[in-house]
Amino acid sequence: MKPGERVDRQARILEAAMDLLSRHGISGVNMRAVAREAGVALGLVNYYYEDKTSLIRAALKRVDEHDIALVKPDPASPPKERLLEALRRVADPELLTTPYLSLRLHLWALAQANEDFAAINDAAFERYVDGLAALIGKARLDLAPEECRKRADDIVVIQNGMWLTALLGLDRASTERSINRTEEIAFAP
Amino acid sequence: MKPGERVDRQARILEAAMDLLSRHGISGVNMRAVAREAGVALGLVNYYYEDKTSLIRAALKRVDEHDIALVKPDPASPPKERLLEALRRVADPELLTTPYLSLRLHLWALAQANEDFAAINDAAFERYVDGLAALIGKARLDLAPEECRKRADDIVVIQNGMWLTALLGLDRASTERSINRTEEIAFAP
DNA sequence: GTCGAGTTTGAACATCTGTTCAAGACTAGA
DNA sequence: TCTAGTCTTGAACAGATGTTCAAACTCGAC
Repeated sequence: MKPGERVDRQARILEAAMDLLSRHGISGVNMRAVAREAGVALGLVNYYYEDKTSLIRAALKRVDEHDIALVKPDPASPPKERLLEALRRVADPELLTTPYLSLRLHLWALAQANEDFAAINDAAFERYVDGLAALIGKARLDLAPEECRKRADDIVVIQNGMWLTALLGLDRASTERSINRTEEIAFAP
Repeated sequence: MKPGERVDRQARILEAAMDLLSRHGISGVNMRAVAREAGVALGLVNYYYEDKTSLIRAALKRVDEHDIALVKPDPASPPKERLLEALRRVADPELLTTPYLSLRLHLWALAQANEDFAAINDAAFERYVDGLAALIGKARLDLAPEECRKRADDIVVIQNGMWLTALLGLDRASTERSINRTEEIAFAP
């Protein structure tokens, strides 16, 4: 059997769930809809994911890992470029898409209602800010760690704002100005 | 009958729905839970609100009106103070509470999944940015309207970021720095 | 008191949802 | 080919959910 022809149904189920969550919110994610979207039978969803919560948790973890990867860029390039790249990547049109942002928003809302999800989310957020602070530290050896952390905090506020406002139709020019603001914070004397 | 003793059950139902939405998300808002929380019988919820969607819509509208009121402050005070006040009020500990922010987040997520809600939300967002741009215009007669609008756009990004990040435990000092940033944008030469 | 309009109740109904499970299909090794 | 283990199916079940509605209640006007 040729590779690629064989379908990984577990992955298809997860993608179907993420797609439904992004498009219709949590009320649109039910086992039957997921199965239909993934093209499998109802029972298979519960075969791969113990229950609905595990399925959502898997989606949340995948998105969190994706976010954290943003602040762990190519370790080959010099520190300043790495930081710049990380700051710019947040507004990459590939990432700043409505489906992705919408998915993030729904997962964030779920974390508000479920402390189990909240814990996962909080940990990922911590790792993100830590990663950003570390990037700043490497690029700006003159700054104390607390100052790096402070700047990372400030940058994250703007990034979250960009990201959230993008869902309401933030224009590209405004995005660019916000990116510049994060760069100014990172590279301020 | 003493005023205040008589309960406005319609209002109590709406408040119960908003409370549940804030705490447990949309899955926690069902007619029975709303009735229980409001202390009324199940049927009464459908008596005052045609269906569940109308109930959520009413909650969304109330929150939107509340937000827009932030950029329509006391018209008695001078323009610069009015603007400052509006910029600071966003981070007022009375407003920046977890229940309120959580409610906003859930409503935003719902707007992503339902184009009817999205339209209401978009209109409110437009009105908010317009209001902010108008406040800047009154405080800064030297700026062209387009420049005011641009600055309002930039400020809104930071405000949304503050607001969203506050849900993840943004500390007060970081909030203050973000507020200062919005003031710098508004009053920049 | 009686009437009537407005309000309030909770049982009933149809539908939807998460989960279980027995049965079948598929696959690789013997 | 046979077998054992894994994967896949969809019917079935129990419980939840939105909505309807007939009956009961409230209270001011007459």
